[in-house]
Amino acid sequence: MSVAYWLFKSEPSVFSFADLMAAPDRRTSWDGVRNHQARNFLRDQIQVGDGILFYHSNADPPAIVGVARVTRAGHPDPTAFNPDDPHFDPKSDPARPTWYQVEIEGIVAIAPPLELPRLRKETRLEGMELLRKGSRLSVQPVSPEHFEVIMNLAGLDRHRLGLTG
DNA sequence: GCCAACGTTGGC
DNA sequence: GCCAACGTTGGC
Repeated sequence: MSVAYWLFKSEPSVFSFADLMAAPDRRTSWDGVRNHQARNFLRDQIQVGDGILFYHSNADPPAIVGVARVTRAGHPDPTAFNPDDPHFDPKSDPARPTWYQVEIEGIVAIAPPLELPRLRKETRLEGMELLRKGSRLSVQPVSPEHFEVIMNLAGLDRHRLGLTG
């Protein structure tokens, strides 16, 4: 089984990596994504066992703060059908769901966090989507090479984390 | 708080 | 289908 890698952005004031680690089974449904490109990854590509870099956006400083794994592949996001939910989408039809979510499980915090300015200095990360000017994609693929560089910077071993390709 | 970059909406 | 207006993201 081959493992792919992803980066998920979250604003820590909304849902932080600490929130994930404090959740039951350290798991959460990654719901509320309302961008079609990100949705396509959630629906079509992200598989159980894939590795995730957890990134804090709108933080000071922005940083990669933890590692997680995928525990359930893409399935319809129920918040899209709930009129009381802030992510409700009246145009989404339960018979043909527009929006999808995956379930993820926190593995380990990255301490100290890998701050954005540090990442920008790392020439081996050139071309990484996160570092592209104007990049706003909240669910984005990470190449195995870039994932490995980040694991090294974090002092982590992806094999020991069960993220074995 | 500012604003560049980007996505979405809606008139035409 | 074009594109101006508008809203959001997210670094700084």
